[in-house]
Amino acid sequence: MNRKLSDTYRNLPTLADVARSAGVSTATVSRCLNSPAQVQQATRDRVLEAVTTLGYSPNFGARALAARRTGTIGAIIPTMENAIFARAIQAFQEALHENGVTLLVASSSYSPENEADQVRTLVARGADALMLIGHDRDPGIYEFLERRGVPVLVSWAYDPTQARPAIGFDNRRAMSALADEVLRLGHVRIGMISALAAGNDRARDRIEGVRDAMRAHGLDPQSLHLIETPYSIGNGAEAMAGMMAAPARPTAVICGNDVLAVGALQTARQMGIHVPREVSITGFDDIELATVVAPALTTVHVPHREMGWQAARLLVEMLGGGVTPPPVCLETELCLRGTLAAPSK
Amino acid sequence: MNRKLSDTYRNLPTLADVARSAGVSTATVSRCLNSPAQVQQATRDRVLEAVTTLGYSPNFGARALAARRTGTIGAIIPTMENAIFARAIQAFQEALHENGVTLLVASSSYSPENEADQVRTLVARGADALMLIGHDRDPGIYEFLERRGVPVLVSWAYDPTQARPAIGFDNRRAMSALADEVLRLGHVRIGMISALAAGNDRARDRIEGVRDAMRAHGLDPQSLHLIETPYSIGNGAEAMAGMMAAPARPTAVICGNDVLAVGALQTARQMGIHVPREVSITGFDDIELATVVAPALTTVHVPHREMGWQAARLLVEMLGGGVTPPPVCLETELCLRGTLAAPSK
DNA sequence: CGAATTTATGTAAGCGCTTACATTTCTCAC
DNA sequence: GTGAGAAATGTAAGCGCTTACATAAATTCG
Repeated sequence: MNRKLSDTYRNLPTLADVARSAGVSTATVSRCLNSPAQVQQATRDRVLEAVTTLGYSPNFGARALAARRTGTIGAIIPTMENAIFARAIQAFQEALHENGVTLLVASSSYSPENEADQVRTLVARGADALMLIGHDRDPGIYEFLERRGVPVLVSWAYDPTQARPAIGFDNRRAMSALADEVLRLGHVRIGMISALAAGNDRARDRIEGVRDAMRAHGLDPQSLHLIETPYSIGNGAEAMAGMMAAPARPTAVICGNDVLAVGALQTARQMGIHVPREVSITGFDDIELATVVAPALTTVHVPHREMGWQAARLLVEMLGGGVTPPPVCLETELCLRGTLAAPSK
Repeated sequence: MNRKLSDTYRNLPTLADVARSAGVSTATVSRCLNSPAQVQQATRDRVLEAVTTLGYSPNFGARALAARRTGTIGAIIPTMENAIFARAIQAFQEALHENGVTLLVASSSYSPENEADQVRTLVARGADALMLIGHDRDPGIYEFLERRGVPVLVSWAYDPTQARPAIGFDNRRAMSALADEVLRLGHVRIGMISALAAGNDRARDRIEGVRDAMRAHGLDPQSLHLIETPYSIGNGAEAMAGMMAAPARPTAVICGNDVLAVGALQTARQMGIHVPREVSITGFDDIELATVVAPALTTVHVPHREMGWQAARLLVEMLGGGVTPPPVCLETELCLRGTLAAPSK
């Protein structure tokens, strides 16, 4: 009972300490913690008591090394400042926690190089699996993950031509449905304010969705007045200003997301252009902002929380069973609100 | 050259493989990776080449076990769905990444039990340090972290009476300054819609701030008509409805945060009560929402990004030097906008 | 030029846990 | 009571890396 002080000073108890204190082997202690059913009730009680008394908690590094997994999943999103990602990540994290998994997060700031870097970082930090946004990235990244045996789940996109596990919605079809609603009201001169399409398959799909609808209504898809701009209210406002300064103003401006649409709305108000009488504006995502502005934004509701929640479920499944689930497609819903009306002839 | 297939199949290269391939010891390889200056240029080049050729990347568990740290910091926030936290966490993560640290996130959903649970989880997942919101929590949590040698940084609160490292702002003083502005305009019947104060020192401080200002203006702080409600636009709206139904309506409603204020604003519009002529409304935080609504919200600007960024800086410093920095107080700023005016007599 | 330093590299002992396999202890049918 | 098989527990070999310490090589200086 008189060991060197340094044996105990700021030295957390180890499995061996617990084993000694409970009078069992380290293997038994380990089993008590990881698969209690394998241990007899009486022994288990004794061990767990020792655990409590000593204030033992397993060393993470040792456990990860021996078990060859960390119980950690990484997510890389463009930015948390975008409410749609924040919302989904929140649900994702909650669902992971319920399954005893911890979330490692990183952001790409919409930069592919940045994202590639983060993939490497998270894998180096022991992520057992990864959740990424969209399919569109350097194939080398998928090869890298494959080689390291790290499963990936893509979210925010549903593309039946891509075989890898994914959970998302059909951006193209959803946007097409919204555009169809706009065109059906009789709009002919259409503007679109989109997020930057480079390296962003969701943005591209939404643009194509609008063009699909135009074709279906006998309009030339080339006539779409398209402006791409980074994600922010200010940029949406600026793009709208440019669009309204053009000689033949569009009577409907379809925006790639709600944030850009709110910017467009601000510009319209500022320029004294009445919405929706003089110009209709639509968004995409259905974030809180959409219902707070006046008039409320016509948009497409995306089940962000559901997506986050299911992403966690799928990932845990993939990790547990080593299975590769097929892509999942969630439904979106049109939200017809105040900013859309027929053009005044 | 004819080992068992299983020797290499889905077996990632190890330090030893690199060492062999470069003709050096494992120690040298390790040094090349962790403190390259200690290794001669020529050797280093040879080793790094081997690293690239083999596609080596260190095993996380082994590294964590041997080095006794993970290069990971945990953050526990109420919820990412709150834009103020999303914004700060984004900055926090970016700053951590620049310092080679990865972020582990968890959320408490404003529940103390939940938070305590998450603290244990993140520590068990190898967080080298923790960032928490507010000082107010079971002392046992601080003891636990102390015992395990995990440094903590509190943010969102500045309270000189608390010695532990913190970065935040003086919620009480900031709210008092805003309330002072309101009272100076001549308002006498004051309402307040606050977030739930239990277990939330920020909310309590803001309430006290309003009372401070009332005292300073010779009003009875007891006359404050206070309603507490969970964080959401809908709850803000509901609380406002209750407040406006009272016999002697307040002429100014001070809200604990912008989200509640936006809800209040919606109710006012819906009830046909003109803002600010019939009732003034103020918020706190200055999130995007505040400038999007009409009229724009009078509020207090909180440097969320700055706070996240500095929190990362401090934490990295604490981890590196083993130092315990003193609490840091950031400045907030009054944003006087359309929702505040003198009461109509 | 050789001793004293300094610098570069190697050796090997852990870090604390999991788990395959070995051993012991029960159960229970006959 | 016995032996076969199941259940509980123990033994000990790693997992892949870092780092204190030992050694060897290069440099400095009287």
